[in-house]
Amino acid sequence: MPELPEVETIVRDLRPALVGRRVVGVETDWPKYFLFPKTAAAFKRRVIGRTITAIDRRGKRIVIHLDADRLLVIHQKISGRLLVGNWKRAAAARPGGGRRIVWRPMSANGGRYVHLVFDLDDGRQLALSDLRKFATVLCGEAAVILNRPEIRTLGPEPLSAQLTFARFTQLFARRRGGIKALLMNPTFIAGIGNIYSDEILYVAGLHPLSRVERFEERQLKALYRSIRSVLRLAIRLRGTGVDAPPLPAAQAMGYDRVRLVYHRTTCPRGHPLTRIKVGGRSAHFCATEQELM
DNA sequence: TGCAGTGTTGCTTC
DNA sequence: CGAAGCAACACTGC
Repeated sequence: MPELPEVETIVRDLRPALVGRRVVGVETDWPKYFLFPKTAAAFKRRVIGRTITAIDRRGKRIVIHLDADRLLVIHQKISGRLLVGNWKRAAAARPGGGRRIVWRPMSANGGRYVHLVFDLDDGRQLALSDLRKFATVLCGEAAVILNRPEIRTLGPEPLSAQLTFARFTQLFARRRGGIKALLMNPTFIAGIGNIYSDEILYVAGLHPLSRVERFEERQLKALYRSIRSVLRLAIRLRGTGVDAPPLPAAQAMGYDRVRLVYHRTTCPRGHPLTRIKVGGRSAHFCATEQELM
């Protein structure tokens, strides 16, 4: 669920809590999280003992900089969320018999479904709550991590000053097909998923199935402007919490209050919204205001 | 009760 | 090269 604005919000929240902390332990009940290095033992060797020096983001991935020139990259995928607090390891009965490990929150706001825990030198923990267990984690030398295909092939950051309108236009060369699928393609532009592609296309006045090979300057300009305005507004409002587990009021996700079309039945002007499938996912749009090209 | 729906992205296929 | 379809999960809601 978390897209660029939600990940940016999490990064800004984590920064003051984590920078300067040393990782003193790593525990998981789901070793499949470790994409690189692949084994839990090798992963722990690279992380334990390292100090967190900075935190930023690339697309939807959280990038934690460690000393010794290492990067720890976490992709929360659909249901993952990083939380700071305290969890206690416990054994729980499995429905069919046997036992499994669970981490129980020791504070009131602690998350459920914790499957990965980093112990920190201040006694707190960084925990990954992840119901569907799709998240992935990488750690290694910075140059090696940045050269891995899943990072190297990412498209530009949509809010980067480097992404001028001229460069944005160049991205469409040799591209064809529906605009919504392209916006959600991380090798085209990083960080945009189902929610914000719907919101961006409504603001741009473009139908999700509009074919990009037919776009002219007017459509490209509208798209360029709406990508930046929608994502900037969503970051300012701390993203959206649609379909996400509830959080304390202090962490309210304000974009829900201004959401235009995603998971809604009428657009801001009162027209009924249409819901279709695009690439197996639900797209919401206003057939009156969004032009099909 | 069972099964469609939910969503990101890498991999496979065309 | 680029586009489209599917698998990886687990839980909710009809």
